[in-house]
Amino acid sequence: MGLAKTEMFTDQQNEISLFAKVFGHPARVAILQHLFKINSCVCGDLVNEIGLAQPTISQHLKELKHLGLIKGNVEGTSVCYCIDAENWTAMKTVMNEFLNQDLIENEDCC
Amino acid sequence: MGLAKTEMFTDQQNEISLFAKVFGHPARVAILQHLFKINSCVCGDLVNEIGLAQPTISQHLKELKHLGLIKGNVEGTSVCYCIDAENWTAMKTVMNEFLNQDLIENEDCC
DNA sequence: TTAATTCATTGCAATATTACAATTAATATA
DNA sequence: TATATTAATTGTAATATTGCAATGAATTAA
Repeated sequence: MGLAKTEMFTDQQNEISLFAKVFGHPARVAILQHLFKINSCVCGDLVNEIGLAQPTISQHLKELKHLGLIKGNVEGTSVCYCIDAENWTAMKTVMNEFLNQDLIENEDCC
Repeated sequence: MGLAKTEMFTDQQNEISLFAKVFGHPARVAILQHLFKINSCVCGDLVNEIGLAQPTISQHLKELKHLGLIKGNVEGTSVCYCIDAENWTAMKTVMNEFLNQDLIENEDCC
């Protein structure tokens, strides 16, 4: 198969898994960390920065943009990228709610 | 290819992506949420709870166990599962550091 | 001992992901 | 206009993931 049966899960569960999936590749983690570090728009030096081929980086950027986590604006022949602050914050809320679930210590039940 | 070039990324970036990847399927999110909700060991009713076939659930459990996020103990013919609190906390630290990066508002640079 | 129960493992088919060469599209520069 | 630059798109090969039927392993119950 290779495709998840999303219809048997809640919207929240599917949303969490979609966000997590996009973080599930180190290149996309690296791209996001770089955008945070620079803290301004990056105009296309990501290929040198990351070390993968240009089409590969372009594809990862597309996935990040598709989920709304980054924005890309054309500037002449190059394209500038930056974090979409609003959507990043919204994503954080969803992920934190999942990650920070309370675990009442339970004497290691089993 | 289908395989990530992990050697070009930092250990931290690879670790983040491994944790994220395991959350990148709604069934694994649902399993973890159920373990948190029950807040004690679950002895094999996950197949009914989630709605996927038994071998499928077993496989997802294996991945969660492999990363250390859950523990499984044999009890007779059944197996009890619960969250591994210590490892979950360690994972949270790694993920929160990534997700909660500071973004200095930047007048939407581009 | 035999049958039932529970869960892991194996094997397989369908689909997804990753990476990149080649190409295209768009703009900028000589 | 012709060439260079930058990045997206297309096509393709290699590998990974998902899901389940069939089977196996271990324990329990009859």
